[in-house]
Amino acid sequence: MRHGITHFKDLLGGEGYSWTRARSAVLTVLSTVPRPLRAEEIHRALRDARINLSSVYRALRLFERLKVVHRVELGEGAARYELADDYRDHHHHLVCDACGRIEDVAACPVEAAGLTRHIRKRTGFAVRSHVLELFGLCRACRRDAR
Amino acid sequence: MRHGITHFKDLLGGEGYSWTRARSAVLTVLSTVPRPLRAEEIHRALRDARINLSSVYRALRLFERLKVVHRVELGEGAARYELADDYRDHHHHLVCDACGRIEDVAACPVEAAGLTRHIRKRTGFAVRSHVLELFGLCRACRRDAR
DNA sequence: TCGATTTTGCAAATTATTTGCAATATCCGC
DNA sequence: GCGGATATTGCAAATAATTTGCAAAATCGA
Repeated sequence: MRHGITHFKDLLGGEGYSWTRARSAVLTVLSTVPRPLRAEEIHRALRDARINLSSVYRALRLFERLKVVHRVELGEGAARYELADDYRDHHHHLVCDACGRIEDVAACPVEAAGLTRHIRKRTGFAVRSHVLELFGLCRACRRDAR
Repeated sequence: MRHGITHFKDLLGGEGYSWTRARSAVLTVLSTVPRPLRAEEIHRALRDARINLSSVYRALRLFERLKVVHRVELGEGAARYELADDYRDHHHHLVCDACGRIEDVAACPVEAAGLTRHIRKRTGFAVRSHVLELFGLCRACRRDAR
């Protein structure tokens, strides 16, 4: 698992991209906050740095292309972004229907069930990646509901 | 597994909603085409019926609330809609990165791996539903790529 | 440090989706 | 089947997230 801002700088340089204030700032936020953030939230976290929201979107788009960042869609209208699997452990999300809190789960049933192989054998489809989001009630909201 | 347009009519009536041309038309399309469709595609399929795109969106939103329809987000910018699990077998999607084709898979690793129970025990989070989309190359595109 | 090249900020454009409102369809009791 | 109370539609305009054009500013490599 690679990490550290320096690594990202080298990565961008190696791909012919500049290491800019905006890109560095966005990566710092994403490396710091351990949950998927909306562009708007990243922008807000960066208010002191005076980075334009467009630049945040541009940085995120670039990082997605470079597989540094992974886009998460939870049906909220806006997308969320987090560091890609290469920079964090592979994980999925538990999204609470009541309070909106997002927790990570390390358990991956796609791997556990050998689904990729099964599908390849049955249908010829070669699975390269997957998205799994789990919705329900977190412990706290379950308690409140009683 | 319930089905048939008549069932939907009764369901809407039972909930105090009218059975209208637009709603019936949208449900007919969704019952006919076996893959998740965008609002735009449903609208196009209905061009002869002269149903407004807004009405398609309104119908979809209502059906989602009534759990007749399920929204699918594949990171394409526009959402897709298909009949909900209660009206089709539970399934997931194989989305081809190359041609965009969407196939269904019946295998569900969340069930197979007993993930819901595992999570409940470990974290207290009660999983109520999940979204799993698989991306990769379909057999045809894999062949072409060689 | 300097010029070539990239990137940013800002404002305007785009795209999917939602909404206000008058006109129309549906439903229900007669 | 009819008539009116109520729900729904069409249309145009509004939103909200995201993208883009362009001139100004930052970055990079020599």
